[in-house]
Amino acid sequence: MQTPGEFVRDQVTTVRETVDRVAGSVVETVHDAPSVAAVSSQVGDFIREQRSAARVSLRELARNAGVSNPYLSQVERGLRKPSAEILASIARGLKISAETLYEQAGILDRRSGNPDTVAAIRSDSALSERHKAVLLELYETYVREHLASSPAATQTIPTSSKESA
Amino acid sequence: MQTPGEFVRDQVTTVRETVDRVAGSVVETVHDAPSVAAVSSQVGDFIREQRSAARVSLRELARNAGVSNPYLSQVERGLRKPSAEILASIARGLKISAETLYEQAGILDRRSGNPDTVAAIRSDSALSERHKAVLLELYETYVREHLASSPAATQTIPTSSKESA
DNA sequence: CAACTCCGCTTGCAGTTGCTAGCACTCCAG
DNA sequence: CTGGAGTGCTAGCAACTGCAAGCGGAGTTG
Repeated sequence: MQTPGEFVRDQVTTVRETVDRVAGSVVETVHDAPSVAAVSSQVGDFIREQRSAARVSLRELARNAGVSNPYLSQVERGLRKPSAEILASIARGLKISAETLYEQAGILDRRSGNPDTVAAIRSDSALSERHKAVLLELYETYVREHLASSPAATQTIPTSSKESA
Repeated sequence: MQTPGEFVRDQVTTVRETVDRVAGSVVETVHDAPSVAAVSSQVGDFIREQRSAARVSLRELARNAGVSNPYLSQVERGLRKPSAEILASIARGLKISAETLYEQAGILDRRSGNPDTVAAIRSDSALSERHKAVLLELYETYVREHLASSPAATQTIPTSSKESA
């Protein structure tokens, strides 16, 4: 036979066990939703890569993008999930297209393009022949610059170039 | 009389000037963007129109989209500015593309030209993100010039597009 | 050495987003 | 008439976003 005090203590213990159990399942649920955190981290990592490639400090990029540098820091580390507007601002600061960051952030689907950019430009009926030539020249210039700046890419790109030729 | 090489070199110089000009105009375009409130109302109106056309109640769309109906109501009336994720959910409920709502919301620019060329440039691993952005801006400029310089071509391009499909 | 500038980050907070609970209204069946 | 189902909306609130103020550290200058 329990005293009223003992009964209440038992109940409180039972409540605590229930809370712990529920809290545990919540933790498990959080673990089941890593895709959101992974996406936040993905765009953050990507932004940091682009910033690093451009040899720009976090503060400078934040200034150029018109966002606060602490917030940019948090975004890069995946602690915050920026809005599309902020992503567009960061893209502008990085001088890259907003779509790129949207894709990394998972809010825009990546369209698979023609593996051969040269062929795509050549067959584009929305362009005059002169403009095609200009774009192709610029494209080749950029590809050469890319080769010069990242030798590791050397092994994949010439192969692609030969296939198109 | 210029040789083709000389012509192309001249064009590359012109291209660089164009790129600089385009980069400048991008900043101005941002300033010319419609106000946030107007954009919120625009996407809200658009959502209501699409919902009305589909003969779906607000609650049904909210259910299909997986958002709360009061919130959807507020979005439609321009009282709230939904995130890209919410827009994507609403688009799914409406069975339209998310890009459509992003465009109405002003977070995604409508692209001119051939989507295949755009996608090819975007996914080309031989280019840095910055160079991709430059090429895409230039491509857009040329497409617009192409449209402006031969309006008759406007009627042939979609036809050509159908033929290739 | 101190003072300064720059670096990336922490913390607290105001404003915003998206939700739940509930409201008033309309229509229809019993 | 009442009760139920559906409609779109109001109001309050928790969680989140993006910011400003400030920190500790590194490097430079006088």
